[in-house]
Amino acid sequence: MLDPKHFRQEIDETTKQLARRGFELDSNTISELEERRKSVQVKTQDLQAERNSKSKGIGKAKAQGQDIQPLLDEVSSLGDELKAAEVELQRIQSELDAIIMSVPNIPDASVPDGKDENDNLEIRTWGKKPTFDFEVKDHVDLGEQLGQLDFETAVKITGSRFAVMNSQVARLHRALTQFMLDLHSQEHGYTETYVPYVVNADSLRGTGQLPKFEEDLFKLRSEHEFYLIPTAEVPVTNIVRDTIIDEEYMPRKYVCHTPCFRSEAGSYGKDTRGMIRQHQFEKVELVQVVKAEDSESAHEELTAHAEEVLKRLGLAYRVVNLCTGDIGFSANKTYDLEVWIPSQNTYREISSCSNFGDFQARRLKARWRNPETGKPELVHTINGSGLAVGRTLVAILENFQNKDGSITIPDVLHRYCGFEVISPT
RNA sequence: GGAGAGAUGGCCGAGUUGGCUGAAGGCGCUCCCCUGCUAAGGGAGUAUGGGGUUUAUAGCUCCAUCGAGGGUUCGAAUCCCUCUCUCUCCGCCA
Repeated sequence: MLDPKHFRQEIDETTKQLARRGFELDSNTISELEERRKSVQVKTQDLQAERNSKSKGIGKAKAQGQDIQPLLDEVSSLGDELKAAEVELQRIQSELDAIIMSVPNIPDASVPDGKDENDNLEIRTWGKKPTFDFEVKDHVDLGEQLGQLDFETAVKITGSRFAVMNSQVARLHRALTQFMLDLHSQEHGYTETYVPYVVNADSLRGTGQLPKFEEDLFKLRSEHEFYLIPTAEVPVTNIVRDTIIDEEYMPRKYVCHTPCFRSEAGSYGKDTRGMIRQHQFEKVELVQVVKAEDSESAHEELTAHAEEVLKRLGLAYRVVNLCTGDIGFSANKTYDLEVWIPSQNTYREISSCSNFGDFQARRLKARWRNPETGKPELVHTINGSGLAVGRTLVAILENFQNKDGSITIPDVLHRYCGFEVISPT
């Protein structure tokens, strides 16, 4: 949610900024509603003030044993008028809220203009793409040949876009999460945290998935309005919802491993083969809650922490600065980490590191107390995958495949896996 | 799942025959005074969000908030309804 000031004093500038990302702000409707909100709110509050003072007068008169009937007559007409004004104000306010809640964040000045992913800006690359003196297989063929990756059984159990892993591949998958959690908690200063995988609607509104993107979520059929989490970002960021954090506890840095559930509505034709796009996948998420002045550097830092995982695994990757047309709804800037996928001869997203500024914090009412002013100030939130575990598994299988179909495991994982090579079972 | 009790400011804790109570008192915290040091003492301040005015995140002023939402009333922390959560006991259970 943007600062309401953007819609009052700076509506033209805001419209222009949002146009950069292809969002058309209905500034006329907003301005009109604002005008009406203002006059009705003033009227409502005046009436409330009048009622309050008269009611106090009645109380006093009664205490002194005076006849209060004339006073009562005086106030009787007030009630209906006030009620009407309150209802009207609420109607305008909720109409305004509905519009404002669906307005995306304003892109940072450093975000390149563009329409879609083709306009994203490559910032840097790392590592050497592997070369093969044999025909490379993709992870689906590799996994099936190893007898350890089984999509058909997953279809039977549930349906498409799920996977069954066995033996060494399953253990590698577990080892990856352990490695990532250890790296971030032991070396990068994040607090490991465990959170619910089922969240309420308030939490999803706080981080921006609702009200606009409900169709991407799995909603539970229960008496409560519950959803499966699409990312750990939701429960972890909501830790600070409705709180005022003492300065000594800033910044907050969390690392959290969770499964993620996405309905993938609207992406039916995309990545239907293999583990790239699943309804259920594991992710290790990094979340930072920082002061406004620190958010830019924290965003760079968090991105570097995610990159470190790829470096230690020896996977070639690149960092791209998403263009205005490709950044997410709540973000003001996003770096995607894209890992080299040999079978596709291209880089594929494996992490998305975003700075949300105060956009989420305003929805979350997440603040910290500035001792200089004594006043609460909105925090800035930053998060990124560190990394998507399923896609990391894909990258390892494909990049470190050998001619005989075995997989060489990166050194850093040996102590987590207990083996150095995956061989057919 | 059954029975009962409860939810008030940073914390503890008054307030339930509705009326200067946005909220006593205490603790904590901040500032000031006093004080050879220490200890003690005296005074002042100490919620959040929003609106109007304003160059202003200054000041002034108004509104809302006593778990959440709704209702009764001139007036609700106090009365009524719904929901949520917490605690105790019983049952069940990883």
